[in-house]
Amino acid sequence: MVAEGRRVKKRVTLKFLAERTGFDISTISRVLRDDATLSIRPENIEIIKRTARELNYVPDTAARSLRSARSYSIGAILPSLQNQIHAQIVEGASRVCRDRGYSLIIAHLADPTDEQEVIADLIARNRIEGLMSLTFREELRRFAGSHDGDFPVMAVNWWAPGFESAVTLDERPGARLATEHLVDLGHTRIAHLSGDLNRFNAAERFAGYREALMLRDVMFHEDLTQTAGYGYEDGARAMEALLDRKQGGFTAVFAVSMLTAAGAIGVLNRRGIRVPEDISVIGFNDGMLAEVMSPSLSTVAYPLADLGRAAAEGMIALVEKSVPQYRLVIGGPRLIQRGSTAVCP
Amino acid sequence: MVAEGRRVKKRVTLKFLAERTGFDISTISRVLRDDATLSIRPENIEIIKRTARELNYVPDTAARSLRSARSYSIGAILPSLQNQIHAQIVEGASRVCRDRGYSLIIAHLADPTDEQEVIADLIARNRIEGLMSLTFREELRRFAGSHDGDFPVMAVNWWAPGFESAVTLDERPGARLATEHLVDLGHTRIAHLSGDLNRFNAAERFAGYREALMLRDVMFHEDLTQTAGYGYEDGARAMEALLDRKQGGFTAVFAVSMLTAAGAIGVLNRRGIRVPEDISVIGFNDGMLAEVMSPSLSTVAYPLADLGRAAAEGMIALVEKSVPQYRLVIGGPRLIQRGSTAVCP
DNA sequence: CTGTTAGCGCCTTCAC
DNA sequence: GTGAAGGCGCTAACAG
Repeated sequence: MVAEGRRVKKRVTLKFLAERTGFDISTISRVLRDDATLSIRPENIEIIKRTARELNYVPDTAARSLRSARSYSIGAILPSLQNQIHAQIVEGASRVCRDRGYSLIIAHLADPTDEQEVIADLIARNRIEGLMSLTFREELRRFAGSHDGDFPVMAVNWWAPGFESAVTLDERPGARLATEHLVDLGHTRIAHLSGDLNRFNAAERFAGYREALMLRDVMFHEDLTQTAGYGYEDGARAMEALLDRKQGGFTAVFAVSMLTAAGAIGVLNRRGIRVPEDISVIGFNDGMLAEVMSPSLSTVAYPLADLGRAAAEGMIALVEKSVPQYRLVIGGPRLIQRGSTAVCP
Repeated sequence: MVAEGRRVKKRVTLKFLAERTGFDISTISRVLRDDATLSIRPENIEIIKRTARELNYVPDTAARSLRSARSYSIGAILPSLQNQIHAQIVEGASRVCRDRGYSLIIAHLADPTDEQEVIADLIARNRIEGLMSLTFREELRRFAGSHDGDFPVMAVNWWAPGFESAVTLDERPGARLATEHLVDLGHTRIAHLSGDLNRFNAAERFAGYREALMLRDVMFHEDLTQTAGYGYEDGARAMEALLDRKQGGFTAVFAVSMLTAAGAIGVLNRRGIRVPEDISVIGFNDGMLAEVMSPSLSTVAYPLADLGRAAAEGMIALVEKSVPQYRLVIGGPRLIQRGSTAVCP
């Protein structure tokens, strides 16, 4: 009595189209998928395609998935959607997925407790065909090898040895741009709040910072660098540490991320040190926050949505086996000068 | 020669379990789903469940979907992931979906061009079983009636007539809390930057504002209200307008959203009007931005992740037909006093 | 040029 | 107590 499932109304299936057009169900399937190996007279193609359109036929995803052993979905993991940098990347990726007929399944793994399990489960259930990760995690290596040995894993916005497929920013020029901007403003004592220098992004940004100093004949001072991290709190803590150590010893700061810069500025504000009058601050990567803070934050902006788009394109290529691996570097950093940088006092 | 699909390695299927245990595939299916109508001796249940666990059996989503005409996914649409308020809600929802075995498919419809099409497509392909929308859109009404007449649509964080299922905040007490906070600080000329008063959220927040004034015997001045909107720019524009009209006529502002407040503060900062010394500002809903701006923003915080969780729970209930409609109001606003509010000068 | 056949993995009805 | 059979909608061999 109770209807099983929720599909009460007729769905337009291949079978239905077959009844209507008189062709065989498989013929229709092939026509609709533009199967090249099929030869059929053009007029009939026309007929079939037209009725399909008229009846609003759309292939059932589950059936197609079952048959082709594919899910047409890809997964993305990230620590938190609240990070606007990540949100921009995800938006780009999600757009491409939609356009290409894939679903993007997002898992934020704030709680690292169960991530292994969660991801493994997604893979095992055949729910995702590939995984994009927006941050490095040691465990990713395991998945890269699971599921018939070549489950595609893509590093997005980072890189580490052993990860064949990655879409990254060309970070060094951006870091150089930021640093040179400070030099151009007359600063010579420029501090750097970095990330973990053993890892790719932080190392690149640090390298860019050093290169800029070198190119401009500005002395590099080891003691003007401070390991921070990418979060707001990281920036605040590092700034505290730096100030306690070197109060008055620098007039500008290049922070490894937008949030790091925001944290640093927060501390400066609280300590009554004026930004940018006393100390200039610039961040790396741009988001709404930079515009909205006060003072607004000068940054180096990359096309992050493009990064996300490229990542998704790459992932789809991997999944469809049209490439064995995918590596792309996105350039095009632009300096965005706002209220947090000014000429050296 | 080319492997069809990517499933080369054996997958653990019911059939495989059947071979291993000697039971029939259907028996196993029933045991694993705890089918009550099945009678089987307990020891055998044990055997079957154990081998399933050992071999790491997990049902194939596509097959199950095809058979049951369900996709075990639900959709969520929102204007942009970059809005931290929305991000918090989505995080809560995504968590629940994962735990309950559903996939959450997120579509941000920044470009309103194709939203109809996108959503219709998701539904037609049988990819989502229900839709949560984080903002009101007239078109939603169409979908609520599509797909055999009862495609579940849920309003999340808003409400409008005709939407049976909705999870909303109990907004009035929060708005009252914010306004009373300003009154407590001695303010009597309190402006309000509102949203579109024809719609639920803005109207509720406005009502809370008026209630608070009334309760505290503070005069309501029509000309201290200004329609703004929920974005940063909206707040900035409205603040400009208000200042141009009433410079000096108010000492505090209750803004309809966090971003609205941020925009307002931006303008005040630029005009050299000190926050909170000259004018206090408080927002509605809390996010990282509030903490990170300067001055940091006093707000009224709701458990937004809970809102998202409840929405997902409700959606799942709708989808599984365990309820015909779902309506929940989330309370518990807390005043978070930060740096943008101070005693009346 | 087109149709027939044989499943993909699972669930459900019915039969033993 | 358990097994057999049929089919969800689609695709890909292989036949004509």
